[in-house]
Amino acid sequence: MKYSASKENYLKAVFHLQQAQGTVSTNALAAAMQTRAASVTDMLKKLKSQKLLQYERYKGVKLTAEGKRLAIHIVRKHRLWEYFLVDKLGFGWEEVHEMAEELEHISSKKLIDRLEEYLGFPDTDPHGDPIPDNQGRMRVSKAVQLQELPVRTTCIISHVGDQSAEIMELLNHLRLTIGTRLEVKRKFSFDQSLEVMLPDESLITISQHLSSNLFVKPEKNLALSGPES
Amino acid sequence: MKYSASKENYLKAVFHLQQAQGTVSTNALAAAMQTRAASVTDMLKKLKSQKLLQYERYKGVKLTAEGKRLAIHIVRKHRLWEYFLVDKLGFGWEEVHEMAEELEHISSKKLIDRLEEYLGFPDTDPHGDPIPDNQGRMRVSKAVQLQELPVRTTCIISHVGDQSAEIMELLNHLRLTIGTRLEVKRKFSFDQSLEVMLPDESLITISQHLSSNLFVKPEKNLALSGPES
DNA sequence: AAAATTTATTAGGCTTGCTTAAAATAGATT
DNA sequence: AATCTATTTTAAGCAAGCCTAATAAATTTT
Ligand SMILES: [Mn+2]
Ligand SMILES: [Mn+2]
Ligand SMILES: [Mn+2]
Ligand SMILES: [Mn+2]
Repeated sequence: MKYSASKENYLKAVFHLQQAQGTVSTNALAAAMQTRAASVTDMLKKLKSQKLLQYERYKGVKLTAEGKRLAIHIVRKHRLWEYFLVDKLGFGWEEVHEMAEELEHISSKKLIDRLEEYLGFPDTDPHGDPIPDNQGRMRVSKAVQLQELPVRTTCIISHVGDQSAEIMELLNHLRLTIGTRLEVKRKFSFDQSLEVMLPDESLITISQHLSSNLFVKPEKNLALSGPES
Repeated sequence: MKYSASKENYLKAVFHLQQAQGTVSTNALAAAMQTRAASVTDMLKKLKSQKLLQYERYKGVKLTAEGKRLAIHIVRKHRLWEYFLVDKLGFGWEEVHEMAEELEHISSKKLIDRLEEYLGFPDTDPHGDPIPDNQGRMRVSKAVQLQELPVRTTCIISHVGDQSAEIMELLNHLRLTIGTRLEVKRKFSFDQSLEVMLPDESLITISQHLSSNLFVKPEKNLALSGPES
């Protein structure tokens, strides 16, 4: 069975939205797809008739097992192509999302499996998001928002919360990328901004907007660690 | 300006057909596109209104300079992706045409220029067809049909006449590929078949149908070469 | 040159994916 | 409970790309 690029994009959008919310609203989908609610309703009827999602009018929407399987396969293709573009063709992580948005619709399963092998079975894409394997299995991230860490915690940047070139432009400027180690030095209650220390011991300030979109893996909490001998 | 995959396919088909014939007929295009003549007429009107081709009813069709420029760019993408699939991902030359038929519609110009660089600026695709450069320049092949060579000529296979998996299946079986050196030993007037010698001195028979789809570059004509001392 | 045949175009209709405007339903407010 | 408001659906229509059937033009045959 082959589906249009438009249907694949809808499935992917429902998949991402139902990670955050449980069930997905028509308006949320319209916003994500940059289209109108009426168009979404039309498409939901079609996808329902193909048994790719559960949908009752006025009740929101959820993927079926088959819909989810397909959505994950699109995500897999998207992330493998992004990895290719950065790792092999030398693009910056802020440039690749748009191209992957097209490449993810190339249909050959064999092509994507060969590409994955060629790339050396990468675990995550250039933005730190996990790449599903060819069975659709996907590692679950234990990362938390940088915003939520207490002062004096050391952590490593694991992924970014959205795919916009804007957030990556800012991170490039601040010399922050996936894998960068940070220590949270101060939190300002006035605007929820953070002061963090980089590996070179320089200090930078991070807005609440940015820190809520930066996901990190905590390393250790210096405040709670026992005294060194 | 961005064009649909369908329009790009039409432009490419007109381009290939007008290489052989000068001007292209509606029916020839319908056959090449695997569609109906009525659909072709519809599309020709649209492409004409976009000034991509010259078209007068009942008079056939020819690309404009802009149409040709676009068509060559699609051909460039098609062949670079084919090269990638064979050289980097290890596909056989008989497997890649279908995938390239989709990949050629990926729009990013920067992507294809980076890919070309990554591949080392190949001259020809896996089937021996020339790859246009990023200015649309394309080497002209001096190859001739194997069928046309006189007996005792040595030659090197330069490209195949169509993109079907069937011809490549046969060539794989006969251990013939781009770059293989052949000597025409005999021509049979009954069915126009040829007997040719391979580099390992084995002899094989080649049908007229195959030899008219095999393009070669003549090396030297042994019959005319002077006596060795 | 007329007739027959081939080739191409027009007419009318279908599906997909989208739009705006109007109507219906659900949820919140009084 | 009635009313207001936000959300969602329905209705009607458009463009792209295809189809079949009918018609017209060009070409070949007689
Ligand atoms: Mn992405
Ligand atoms: Mn996409
Ligand atoms: Mn194509
Ligand atoms: Mn080719």
